[in-house]
This record gives sequence, C-alpha cells and structure tokens, in this order.
Amino acid sequence: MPELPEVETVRATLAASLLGATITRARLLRRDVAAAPGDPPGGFGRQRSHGGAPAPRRLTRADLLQGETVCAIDRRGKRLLVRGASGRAIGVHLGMTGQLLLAPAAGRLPVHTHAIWTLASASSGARRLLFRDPRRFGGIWIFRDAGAADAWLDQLGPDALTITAGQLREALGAARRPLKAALLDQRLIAGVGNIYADEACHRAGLRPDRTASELSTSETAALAAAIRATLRAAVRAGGSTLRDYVDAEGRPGGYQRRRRVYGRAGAPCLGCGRPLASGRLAQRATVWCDWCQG
DNA sequence: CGGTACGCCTGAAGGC
DNA sequence: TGCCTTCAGGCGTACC
Repeated sequence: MPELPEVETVRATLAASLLGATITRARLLRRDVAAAPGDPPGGFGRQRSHGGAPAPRRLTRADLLQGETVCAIDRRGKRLLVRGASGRAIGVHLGMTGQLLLAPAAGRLPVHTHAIWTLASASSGARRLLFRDPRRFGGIWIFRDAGAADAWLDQLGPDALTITAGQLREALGAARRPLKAALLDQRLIAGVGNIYADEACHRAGLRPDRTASELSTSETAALAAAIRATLRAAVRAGGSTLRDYVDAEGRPGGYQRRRRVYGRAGAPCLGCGRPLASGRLAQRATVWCDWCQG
C-alpha cells in the first residue's frame, strides 16, 4: 500500500533513470486508467455513477509525453508528477497496488501493465517505464500545461514529510472528528495512509480516536514531530513492503520490520509489553496501545 | 460540517 | 485438494 514513504522512494529511484531522458514512445494499454482533461473528477474514463456517458476524449501520444524530455519528477503526498520540458505532465497515483517499474526495452510485460513509456537516455541506454496496477485503484492523469499539473498537487494539504507544528495545528484545528480520520484526509495533510497514521499516533502517544481539534498545543507539536520522524525513518528504510510494494527498480522496502503497531494486533506493545488493542476507526483496521496512548 | 455505506478491483488467506 | 467467503484499502460519491 504505497503511502508517502513508498511514493517518495519510487520518486527517488525513478529520478535517477528518468531525469533528462527522452520518451521516444508512449502507449496506453488500458484507456480506463487515465483521466484526460475535462473528465469528471475520479472519472478515469470509467463511466461511474449517473449514466450520462461523457463524450470519449481523444488522447494523443503527446498527452502521454511522447517526444518529451523529462525535466522534473515532483511529489506531494502520494501524488507523483512527471514533467516534460514543454510543461505537459503526467500525474500518477499508485492507489493500493500500483507500481512504476523500470524494465528492459524488450521482453515480456508483467501482467496488469497498463501503460508503457520507452526511454532513450545517454547514461543508461534504452529502457521502458511501466505502470502496472492489478487492482486499478491507482491511475494516470493527463495535464497539458504546468498550471493544470500544479493545481492537481495544490488540491492536497501540506506534505506530511515536512509538516510543521503550526501547519498541523492549522489542519486539525477545525476537525471535529477522530484524529485518525483527520490524518487520513489528504486535503488536510498529504501522504499519511492507514499504516503510518497508526504508527505516528503510537509514536506520539495519542489515541487515534481522540477528537482532532481538541489536541493541546504541545500534543499537536509532538504529533507533528512523530509524523515527520515516522515518515523519515520509513523513507530511509525504502518504505514498507507488506504485500505488493516495490520501488521503480523492483526492490522491496524494509520498514515493515520496524513497524510498531500496524498489523500487530494482540502482539506486545514495544513500549510497555501489553497486548495491542485493535478495532475499526474511519472504516479502517486500527491498532493502538491502550496504556501508552492517552 | 461530519458520519456511514458503498463501489471499484484482484489476490491472498481462512473456513469447511 | 478445492471451492467459497472474507478481507485488504485509497478515494470518490450518495445519502443521511
């Protein structure tokens, strides 16, 4: 489940091969993983909800950055943005099982590969970048200018990796809902998902069901520090691989071995040794320590 | 505003 | 061994 540390690791491993490379060919194998300009939000070309079928949009090779030289790879929260020199850009969200994989220029494609970019780069020779996503909760966004791409990132709150106590206070101040529900809201704070929400709450010594707006100033500051420390440690470990996650070079992460609470219901708390409690909060499996988190 | 439920989707894991 | 059910969850939408 890619959250901020996994997406950041993908960004870093991708940057090494992609920056300055030219995309000689782009192909979309599944139209419905892409959202084109003008598609309804969350549309992905899928005809969801009210049956009014939107007019099918024509996607050009240029929309997919064919012929572009990659000049930047940006990230905010869990969203990645591959920018071409012309200002065009491709947004990627990995969802639950999405992967961006660097692969040889020839050879068999993994199953569930939905898009392919062929790269020519002076340093590493010809390779392909694949977007693969078995469950298809992820997707690709097409941006025809830098402003549209920026606006996509700006839909999100401040990036959790560097969030300050002041930013967190601002985000949570009006949130009259459980702390964990607020932490999972990407418009408030960008990048925290189910795993790191539980990890950060435990590190901060705060129950995930506390009302977010009722945290004290010092609790909020401790939480901001806990979020940063948790995410930084996970980035250093190359992310968490609990099931599917690998970086752009196919390498799994190592943070799953360092997790304190996620997936450890009933196991001893690393702080006090008592069995960890579990339940459902904000429709998510949640694990915490009744003793250490107040 | 918030909360709850649901749909999307596949593969792993558990029950019998 | 094999079939069936359940679960995992990011995120948008509908409805209260």
